[in-house]
Amino acid sequence: MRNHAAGSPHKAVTIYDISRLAGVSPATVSRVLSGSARVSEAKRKAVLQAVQDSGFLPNALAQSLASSRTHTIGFLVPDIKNPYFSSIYYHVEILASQNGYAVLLANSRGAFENESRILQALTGRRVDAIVFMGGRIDAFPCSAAGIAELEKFNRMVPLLLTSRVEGTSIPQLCSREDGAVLALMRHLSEQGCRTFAILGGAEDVSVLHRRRALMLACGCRFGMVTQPKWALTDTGFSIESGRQAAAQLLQCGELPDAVCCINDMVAAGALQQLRSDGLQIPQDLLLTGFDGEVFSEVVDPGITTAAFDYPDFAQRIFDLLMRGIHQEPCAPVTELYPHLTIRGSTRREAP
Amino acid sequence: MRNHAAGSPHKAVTIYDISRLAGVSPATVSRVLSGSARVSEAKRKAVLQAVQDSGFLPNALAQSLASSRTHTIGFLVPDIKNPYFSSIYYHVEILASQNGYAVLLANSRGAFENESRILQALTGRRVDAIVFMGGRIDAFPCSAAGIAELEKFNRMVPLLLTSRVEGTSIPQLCSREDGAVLALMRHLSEQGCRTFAILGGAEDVSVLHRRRALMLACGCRFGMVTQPKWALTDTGFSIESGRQAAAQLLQCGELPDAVCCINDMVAAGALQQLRSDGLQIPQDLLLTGFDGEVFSEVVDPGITTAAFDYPDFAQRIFDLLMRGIHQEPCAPVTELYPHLTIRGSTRREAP
DNA sequence: TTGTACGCGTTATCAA
DNA sequence: TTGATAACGCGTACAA
Repeated sequence: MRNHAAGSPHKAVTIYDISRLAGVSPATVSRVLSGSARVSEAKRKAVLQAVQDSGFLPNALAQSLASSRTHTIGFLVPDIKNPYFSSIYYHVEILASQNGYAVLLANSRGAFENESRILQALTGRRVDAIVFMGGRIDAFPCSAAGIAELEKFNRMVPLLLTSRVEGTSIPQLCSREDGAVLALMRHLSEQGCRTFAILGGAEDVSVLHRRRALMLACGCRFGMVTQPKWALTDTGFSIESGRQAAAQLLQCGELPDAVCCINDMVAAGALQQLRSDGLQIPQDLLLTGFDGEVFSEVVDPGITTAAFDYPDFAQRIFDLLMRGIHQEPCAPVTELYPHLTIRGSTRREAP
Repeated sequence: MRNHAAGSPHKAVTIYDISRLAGVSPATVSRVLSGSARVSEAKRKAVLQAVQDSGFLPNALAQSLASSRTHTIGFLVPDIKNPYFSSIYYHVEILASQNGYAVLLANSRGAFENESRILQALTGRRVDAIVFMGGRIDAFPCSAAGIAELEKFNRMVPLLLTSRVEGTSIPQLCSREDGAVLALMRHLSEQGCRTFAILGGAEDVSVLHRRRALMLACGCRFGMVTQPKWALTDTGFSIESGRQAAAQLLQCGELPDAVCCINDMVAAGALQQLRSDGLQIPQDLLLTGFDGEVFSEVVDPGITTAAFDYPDFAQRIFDLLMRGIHQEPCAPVTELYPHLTIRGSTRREAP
């Protein structure tokens, strides 16, 4: 059974067909449709009429080949299931769509080879710009070869990295977390917290190093300390890794006053595990996450977190993309500031 | 400051450059790269060497224009932030990528005009096929004009609808939920449930009608009944709508034994609201969701749900897409069966 | 204002 | 096995 009607010889309509129908030249059709030059009202109406009647849809491939602009953006993330990435993508795509851009979205699963393959696929398709998230640009230490490859591609198409990468002039959009972490640790301190654990992350991912260093430094500033046995920081960034890290924490015997998780997914997993072992959050233990993902507000109690403003995040990305595409000047590094969002997981009813 | 190096005249390499470097004709270069015809080993090596040296990347636009195949798929969802859609997309995109396809992903936000605009953008870019999810094909009653427009596009590019739509021959992949709902209601009955409420959904969305009818019918079969005041079925499909519906339910005075939610997001929101009002799940009230989204397993207690096998879901989509692209025969309607997944929200420790 | 002709970078059809 | 040469569908100088 043939469902798709392409079997029938439905040759696509071209501007030549339109030019014949409207009794004008192909160039005039092009002019009317693109508005690139003035056309007499009569011919103009004839063309538009012919377009209507024939259901003409310009072939974007031919347009792009001639104009060398695809009005298409490439977007590379490790995993679109991760709400952090899907939130950003959602808002960027809407902005793009409203401005005549379509977006190619690929999942790298964080693997170097996949990233390379995807970059090639996107570049081959001549996307106007590429947003690169996760994977190699979050690696610790960062791979020189990986960055070199990015620079190679950046010579062919404007790239935008959403992490801080030293030693490259590729534009970067990164988060500046010192203010939020300071506020977070101050808040914990005000809730009577003296000791804290750090959960989740991976030693080969820079965000762990960055956030851990900030937590330790800011915690110290408020007289809060941690212990080596409470540093369960190489379990990953997933919900499941949060469960595992929490399970390990429970086997320490001694518990800290607070558990600071590397992100909200880990926090959600940890919360689940801690509760299933009979602990009350926040009565027995304070809990914090990071990023302001949807998980932080759907679990009970809600998780205190350092949240990004995703619509703003996306707007920044889109602006930088447009600058890249139009070869306008832009700062090499743009910073984003997450803000502390206090929820039930750190709010003790009776202080 | 100019970051992107496109300012310098880095003209892209073409097969003409390669042909000159390798001392062969452009046609031979094309043959080597596509493997479309036999080429002598000597010239073959010369071409590949030139490709290596120059860092040549074929212009996919030109390839597509000449071959009329883009190796690109269009994907239209209401909201990629919704884990139901991001799960499906994730797996489909990986399959596509592994098979040389890239995917354009657009968010329609469920709006008819956006869907039309996106279909046009995708078709104009000559994608090889389009996956259409949500929005008009989930509408109740279904809009004849909407379907007519889909058929118009289906004449230009193979479409795949992920809902059941009567009166069209466009291929459809839909879920067959009678088995799962029957198992669900039986399970509730075995847990001692005699009365139940239905939460979430929208009267103008078909999934509500379908699932509600099944729940009522299957519930009846096990002697379970509901009441009009417990039908809070026009609040939406979001987490927030789950909170609202639950809040309304609590004002009924009398509570049912179980709360059946239209999906897992509603269930997660309802759970949050019910707990914050002091109700114990599952002790005071059983709770169920639908779809097997990540929310159902991250909250506490886990939510009993009818879960899809997302990797399989995606595989089906991809297979149907390939059939459409290659104009191979395919069943007009393919069915998918979610399976009952029992979690803490309906499991009473002491029966 | 309008039309002609060429270029964009491939694939594909012919001869040779 | 190869190499001209013609599509593919559009933008755009250039000329009229």
